[in-house]
Amino acid sequence: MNFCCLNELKEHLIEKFPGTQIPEGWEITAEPCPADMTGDITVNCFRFARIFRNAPDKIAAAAKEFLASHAEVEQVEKIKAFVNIVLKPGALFRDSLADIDALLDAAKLPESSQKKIVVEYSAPNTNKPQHLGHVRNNTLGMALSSLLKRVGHKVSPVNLINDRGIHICKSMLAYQRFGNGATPESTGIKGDHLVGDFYVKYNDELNKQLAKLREQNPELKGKSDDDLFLKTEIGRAAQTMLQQWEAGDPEVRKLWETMNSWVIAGFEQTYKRMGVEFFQLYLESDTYLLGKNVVEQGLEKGVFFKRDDGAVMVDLGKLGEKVLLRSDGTSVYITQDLGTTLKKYEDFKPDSQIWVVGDEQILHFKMLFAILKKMGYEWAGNLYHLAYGMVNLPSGKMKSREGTVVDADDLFAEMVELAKKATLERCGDEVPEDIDERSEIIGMGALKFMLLKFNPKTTMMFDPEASVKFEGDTGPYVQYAGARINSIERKARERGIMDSASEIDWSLLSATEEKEVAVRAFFYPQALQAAAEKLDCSNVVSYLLDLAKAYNRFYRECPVLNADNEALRDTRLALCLRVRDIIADGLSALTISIPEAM
RNA sequence: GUCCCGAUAGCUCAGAGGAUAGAGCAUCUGCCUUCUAAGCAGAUGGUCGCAGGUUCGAAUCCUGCUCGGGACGCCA
Repeated sequence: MNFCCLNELKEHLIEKFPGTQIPEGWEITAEPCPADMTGDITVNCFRFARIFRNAPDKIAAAAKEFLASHAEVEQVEKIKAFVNIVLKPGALFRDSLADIDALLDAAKLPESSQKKIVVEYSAPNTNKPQHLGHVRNNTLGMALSSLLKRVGHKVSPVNLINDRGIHICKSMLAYQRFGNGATPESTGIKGDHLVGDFYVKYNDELNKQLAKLREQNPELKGKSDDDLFLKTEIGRAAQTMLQQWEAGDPEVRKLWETMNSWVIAGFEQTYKRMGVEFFQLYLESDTYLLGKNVVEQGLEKGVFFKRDDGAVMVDLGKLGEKVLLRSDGTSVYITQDLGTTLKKYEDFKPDSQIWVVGDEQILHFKMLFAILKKMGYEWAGNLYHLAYGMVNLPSGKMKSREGTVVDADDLFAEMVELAKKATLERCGDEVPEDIDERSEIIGMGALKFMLLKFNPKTTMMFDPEASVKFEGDTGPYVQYAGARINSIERKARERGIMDSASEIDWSLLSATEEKEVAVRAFFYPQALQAAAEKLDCSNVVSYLLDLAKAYNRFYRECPVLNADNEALRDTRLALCLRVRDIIADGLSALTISIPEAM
């Protein structure tokens, strides 16, 4: 999609400057004209110097000359190599949002660029409930999956549940000792929280034993908790339980299954509230041995080597050496990921795989990809680690052990409660029937929008007091613009003017506020595609804020239902509905919805 | 020690080599008898960490330095 006059300008410049070499599919692209300049759009000719093999200034002069006499251009101005164009409203609206279906459709990539993509995210441990860090992961993962799908990719979101290991044994052991047969049903506690409580109890007991150990053995004072873990009774007990688990001890397995089922049932509620859905779940207890075959293959091919002590290693050059199998033959974290990556490849035959995992694991993924490349998998060049930054609190880092984590379920409840309070304040005595549904959409929307506003790789600060606001650059701000349009639409229906809306004449919309909305709308497909290309939803967030801002200015200055005449009214109404469609589409790409009313 | 990431307004953050560096919050000033004030308009606020370099043009690219965070395990 492009402005007709720019397509014609391209042809003109090609003729004017012999020797021009236009790359396949190249177009003259517009930028929004800065607010303090006269113009709707800007053409930046600095960028075209190479293509037209001429000085930017000369190209801009030629462009200005051509556009000045163009029937669809009202005014054109050249400053340095910038050409600022005021379009006639009819042309501006025709080339932007008049055909809303075409505009929304333009966000889809051509079929040749559509890929099959597996997105792995969330990957929780089953020993404790999810916290704000997981919420950021889940939000990024689901929004990325949704966005990639929106631009035309075939996306399979998957989750790898980390359901085995020493951490789950810790919860199990504490449950055996202190549980007294408690269940989520008997206590009324959500399963993941119940198990998490025992994880905390385990660590309390461990800390007691560590303190006692240090007290009794002053020479151990300088040793870390990890060093002393197996010197404590409860540390050894957890270790033993892990060995029993690996050996398939029936009693341990039974407890493990029971407690995992509680946690997973709890996670399902958390996911449901966020709107998280996976195409497939992988359990690490199923996949943790998969990597061993890969290691054998690598050894046969001579890509890996066996060290004297029996450990299998790989030499990754600049990245260093990495152990793939311990000297006792057991697998390590990266072995499991090698196996799972191949399994995902077999299951989906994707063009590309993406992992949404925190940035402390950057090296791990560099190594994983390097190993797969070294093994000769051609698709290994299309693996991406979307490394996102940690979430910090004003008080510093979140630490499970220090109890400073922000619990996911509590956070949701708090956001929704505040949204409800804000809604009730505004609606006075007439409490809407759908108050709970509305609060849910607004509260969860605010939370997701806030998390997506940051560039994923930013280490972000979550200030509960500031983040919980619904004013300014927030999800509710964008939702509000949509809700206002919903309200106008309802009133238009009541007054029976929806059906008479045949009088659309875009040339009537010459106010700056009206044209500004059209200019923003024009850039919607580009915003989505750029975000998808960069795997960065914050692009979409910025775009939507910008569009909503332009709409709110329009709303203030240009009466719709009370416009001076019917043709103007109907055209403005059409403008509103199209903006609402874009906002709804964009928010939905971020997995956020708009309430009917706010 | 080596490697990676960051440093932009009082605070939180945007800024695909391009115009006089932006937004929100906070502070201050206006605007609800007109379609929703979760809104709009305005004011205040900047040596873009420091020093060089490349370029017609650098917050953006390169080099060095300072400060902050992370990684460097036969943990996950």
